[in-house]
Amino acid sequence: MKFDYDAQYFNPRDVLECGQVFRFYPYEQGYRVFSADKECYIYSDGVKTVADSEDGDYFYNYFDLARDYGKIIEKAKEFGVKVLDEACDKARGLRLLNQNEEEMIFSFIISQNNNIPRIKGIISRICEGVGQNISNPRGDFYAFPSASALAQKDADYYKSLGAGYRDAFICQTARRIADEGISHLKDLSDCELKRELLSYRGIGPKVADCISLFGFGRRACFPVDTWIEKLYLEDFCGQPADRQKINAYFTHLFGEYSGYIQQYLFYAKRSNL
DNA sequence: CTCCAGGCTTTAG
DNA sequence: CTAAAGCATGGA
Repeated sequence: MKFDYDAQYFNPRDVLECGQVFRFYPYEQGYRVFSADKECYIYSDGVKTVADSEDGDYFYNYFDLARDYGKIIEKAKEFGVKVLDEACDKARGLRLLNQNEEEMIFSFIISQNNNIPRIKGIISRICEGVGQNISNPRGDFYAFPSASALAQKDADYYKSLGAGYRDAFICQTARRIADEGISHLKDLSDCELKRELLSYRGIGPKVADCISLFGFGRRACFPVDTWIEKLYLEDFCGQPADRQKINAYFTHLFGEYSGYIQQYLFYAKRSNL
């Protein structure tokens, strides 16, 4: 199945390179993107962005295409914050993805105190080593492994894939999710979800916010990492403060738009658009 | 060589 | 309670 969308609010580069997703690579005229056990090819001519996948419905939701990002940018600009205005203009084609919950949990456990290229490498090796091989006309690929598959390996295995000290976090969280599942998390309030996520090994406040935002669609979350901390100091005239307080400042300021705005700001700051 | 990356857990005060 | 040390790895 193939569908297209106004490229102004769906730019493959903005959507993929903004740091919310780790499984994609340049392919022909655009990118191949992977989520759970599914694959999609997206490319753009600057007017229309085309998505081609055997799981069209899944990726229609994945790319959040039912939502009007023109309106979101309009709302973002109503806050009258100059850096934000500029970020929205430069990253106009960005969209927040609706990603797989478990994949987000393990991906962002791996992301802590780490850089994006290395995160992508570790995740890629985990998929190759533990994930199921999926055949596809554009070329076979590996699915993101289930928690029970991840739980079969020990910490030394993940260290051998370059995960570093996060090896035990992956094992412990995999074992717990293999036992309990995660279906009980979906109905929790934002606050309850975060509290529950914090009880997993390797998940702290920032990682919990990323999982909530990208995996559970909780758009009122505002993850605070080193880049946002830098932004707070340099562009919001903030005084040095712990991340808890920076998070409170931004979520109170931006409310239900926090997640979108965080992503525009993060992307613009980090990639020097 | 040191510093940093989508920080968290553990320990010290 | 808050503050800081310790943690694996690879690139700048």
